[in-house]
Amino acid sequence: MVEKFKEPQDSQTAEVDFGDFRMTKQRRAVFDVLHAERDHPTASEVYIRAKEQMPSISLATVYNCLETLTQAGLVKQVNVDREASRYCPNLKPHAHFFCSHCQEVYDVDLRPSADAVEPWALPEGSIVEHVEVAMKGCCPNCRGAGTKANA
Amino acid sequence: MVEKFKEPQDSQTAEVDFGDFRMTKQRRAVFDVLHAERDHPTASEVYIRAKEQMPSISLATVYNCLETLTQAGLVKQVNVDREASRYCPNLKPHAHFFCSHCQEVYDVDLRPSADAVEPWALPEGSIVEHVEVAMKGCCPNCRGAGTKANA
DNA sequence: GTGAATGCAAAACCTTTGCAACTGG
DNA sequence: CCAGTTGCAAAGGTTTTGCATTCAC
Repeated sequence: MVEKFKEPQDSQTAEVDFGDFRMTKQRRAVFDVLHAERDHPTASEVYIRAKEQMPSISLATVYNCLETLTQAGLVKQVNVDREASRYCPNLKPHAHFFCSHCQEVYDVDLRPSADAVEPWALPEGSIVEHVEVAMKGCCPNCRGAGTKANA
Repeated sequence: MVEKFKEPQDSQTAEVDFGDFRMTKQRRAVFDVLHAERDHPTASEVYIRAKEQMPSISLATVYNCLETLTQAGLVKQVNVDREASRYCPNLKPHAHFFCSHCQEVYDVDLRPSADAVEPWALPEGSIVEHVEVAMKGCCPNCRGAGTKANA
């Protein structure tokens, strides 16, 4: 279920240098943790979960692995607020929606044939290599459940 | 030039509670710093600049002031990567473009009658209160000057 | 075998907090 | 006057680093 390291999962994983990528137990464990839940755990949360399978793993190694996997294009780092970075195995272009009621993080797909950069008046000649979109608000669940969900 | 604290500068500053907003020398200094350069300084940078005009100001106070001004809707906090937050006095809806060559941060306006959320397939019933868009790439200046500008 | 990766602990960095002194309305 | 703000220093949380040991290729 997770045996697809060398398959670029979408067209974004072009310049990955797998020749320089040593697949250690720890990197595998971190990768597996991210794919097991598909929520958006922080490094600490990944550490806690990875420790269940591999008690000897260290937090520094989790950070190293997340960095390596991010470099390799196998994982995306999600930055919002001043909180800890979150990590996400969804390689398709997508945005993140943070519900301020239930504190959940949801992936939001790009509409078919839409372009994330489309609404923005970029100066002529700009080259956009990366776009990160973070939305905050109230998700449909919480909205249905009243304004102060999970109170 | 900076005498417009109580003028909402665009339609976003609706629920600001100015009744609870005491304009101290420090808050004024921080506000002025942000408007003087209009680059996107970090809290530390604001601190250094504010200290020139007011040597007694402390870093903690700068953080406090930035927080207060952000709450009041007079300033926007910009989060990218794991670096320190940057602050921006541009209240119009806009995105940020980080040039990875010159390290500059540019504001990018929303196209007329465009919607930042438009490209995204949000689930029915979502309420978006806030959108933060950060792009990374190469700005026209650096692109013209060759790939490794400011090297 | 060997260079790269790990684990540990300590450090670095950004940001917040507690509290006495001060100040703006 | 007095609640709210400041300044200082210390603490908190996240992430990085140095280095000896271990491991994947």
